[in-house]
Amino acid sequence: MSEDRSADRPDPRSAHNLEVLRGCSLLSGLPDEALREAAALARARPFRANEVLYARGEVQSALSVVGAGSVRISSTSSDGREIMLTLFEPGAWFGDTVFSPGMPRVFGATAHSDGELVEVPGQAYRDLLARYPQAYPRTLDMLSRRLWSAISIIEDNGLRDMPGRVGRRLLFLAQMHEHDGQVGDANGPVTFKLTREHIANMMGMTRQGVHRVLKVLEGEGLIAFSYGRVTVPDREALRRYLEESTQK
Amino acid sequence: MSEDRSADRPDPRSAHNLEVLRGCSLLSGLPDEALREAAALARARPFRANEVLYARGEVQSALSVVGAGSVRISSTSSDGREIMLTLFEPGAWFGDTVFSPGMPRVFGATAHSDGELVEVPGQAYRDLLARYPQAYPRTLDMLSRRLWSAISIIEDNGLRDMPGRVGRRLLFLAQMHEHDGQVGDANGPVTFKLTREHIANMMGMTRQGVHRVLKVLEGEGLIAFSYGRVTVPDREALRRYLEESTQK
DNA sequence: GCCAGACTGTCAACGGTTTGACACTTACCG
DNA sequence: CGGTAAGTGTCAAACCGTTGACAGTCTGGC
Repeated sequence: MSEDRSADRPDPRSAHNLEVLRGCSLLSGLPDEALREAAALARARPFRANEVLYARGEVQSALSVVGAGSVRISSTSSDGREIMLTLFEPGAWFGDTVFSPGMPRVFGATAHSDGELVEVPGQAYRDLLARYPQAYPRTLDMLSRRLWSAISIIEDNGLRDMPGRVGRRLLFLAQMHEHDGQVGDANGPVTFKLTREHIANMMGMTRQGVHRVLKVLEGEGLIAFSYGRVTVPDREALRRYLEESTQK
Repeated sequence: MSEDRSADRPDPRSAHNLEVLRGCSLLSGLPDEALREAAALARARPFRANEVLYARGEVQSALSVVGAGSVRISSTSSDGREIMLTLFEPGAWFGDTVFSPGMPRVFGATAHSDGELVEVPGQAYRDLLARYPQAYPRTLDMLSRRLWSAISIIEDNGLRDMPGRVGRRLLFLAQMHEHDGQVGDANGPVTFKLTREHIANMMGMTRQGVHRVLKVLEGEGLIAFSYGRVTVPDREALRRYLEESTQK
């Protein structure tokens, strides 16, 4: 491995980082020159499936952008029960504690498949923002949307019955999937590699309970599922279904 | 009503607004001159108990700061079930959609008592931030902490049993109460005017269920309650209780 | 002070979810 | 290409919180 770093010739790894950072909605408010700086400061971090990337409670804060593969955001209780918040795919970012240095991470991150993270050190990222303040509004917007999502989940968990909750969460994942630039495809089918247990952990229910619910939704033609996989064939149909009917 | 506005003599109402805005943690990153501008642009809005301040789904966005009284943040489902997210007291702010103009509010706001809001129009607030960019980091921090809180609630709802959930939420309210400047009192008792039903709506349970849980917590000496009132006598004790024990 | 309305305690019956257990299927790795 | 670990379908029993109903209690406003 040859080390070739000159001030005016970009590091090839940095070029790759740049590629990834460019695909991240959080950073899209920064001008390209700023992204290039970020890429130079960033560090690529490959990972293998099931590797623990960050533990719940860690204080160190970096901004992580998923470059490849997928990452599970989850938290484990003292008695081993696990709750999963969401699944991030390429283009997504996490590590919101960059904005509140010193706060511990509420949820941990685990590799859901093989892949790679591109990480910008927290301080470097904050400095960069300070030097390109025009990026702030976009940053606030992204953060506020994430808050919006979290609150929606709270609402769903409190107001909807099990099929409603599962449906909503799947729809939500499908929308994120689209938004983070996986597809331009307007309303094509989306498949997730999630086991019944993963879904159970997302909803705070059991494997068996999820099974029953999935069968209901499948009966309505709203989803399909097979070994370790769930697919939403038509997001629009699912959305409509979830809007009608009182759903408890 | 005499109109007396000159450029160099502050409007008395504006002086009152300023007072309120100064007490708001979200705005504490802005220099005082900026706060004075904000106060001039702000509008005081008195309210009576149970008045609907904002409905779920509204798009118009302003930054609201509670000047007096308390405000319930909640959402109602089509079949009348209600879910309450939190209770805001003087010094607290809401209307996070200021940061994402065009997004509908997920939750509505209802007056929990008589009181008053001080509202800064969304555009004016955003313009102000742009002119005083040094306030951005603090703003991001506040927003990110709120996200942190929302995620904590999701975690609690998924991982903890009923007493655990209720306890955590009460502790959380008590901490906010302290933080928003009600008391400097390190660990004094805090009382909330919440009916069993309000609590039930926060937790997604029933009035009767809440009753049972409160009795358990009371038995442990962690809370006390009477007609329409719950009090946490010792936050530290409650926190310790919630940390030990596997809690489901 | 008094009264109407809001809030509360309590109980039995009901119902949906979990628990626990077991046999079966699928995917992955050597 | 076969073996093993992970994932899955299914069932009955147990559990826990809800439903529904009613009488009792508190409070604020007149």
